Amino acid sequence: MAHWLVKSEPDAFSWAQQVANGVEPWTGVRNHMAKNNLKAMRLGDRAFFYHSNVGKEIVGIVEVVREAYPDPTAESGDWVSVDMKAIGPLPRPVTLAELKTDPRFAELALIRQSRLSVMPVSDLHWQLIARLGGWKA
DNA sequence: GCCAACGTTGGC
DNA sequence: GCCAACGTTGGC
Repeated sequence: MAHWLVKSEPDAFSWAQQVANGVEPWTGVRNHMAKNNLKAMRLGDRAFFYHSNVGKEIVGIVEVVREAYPDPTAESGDWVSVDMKAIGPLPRPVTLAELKTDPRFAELALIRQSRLSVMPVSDLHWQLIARLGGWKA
């Protein structure tokens, strides 16, 4: 089962809203690499939910409950969405600053490609971050 | 097909 | 508010 990280600016769509809504369509991705990552997501895959700009930290975990379908917010049919369900908050959010200081995360896409909004996370990185966040899986 | 100009993202 | 990174657009 693959793991991912998705970014959202909390001013636009926050973790609190994700939790309140339960299941939420992940729309608005307009970058081809990010789109390819969305298309590679499978039912049951989990993703870290990251707050960009405000907070700059991983705050929770979501799960893919519907695989890629045409993004309803896209004018052309070229983009895709998936549906995400809130699974739970990290007991202790893991900040970008923290990840940057730890050499084990040097290869993490969040650090290497700061502008990518949907990215894969290796199993090792997933476990390390979940542990840092106090996640009991 | 190259590349300069420009727009956007996102960290600081 | 600034700027680096980087994707996109458009002239040639």
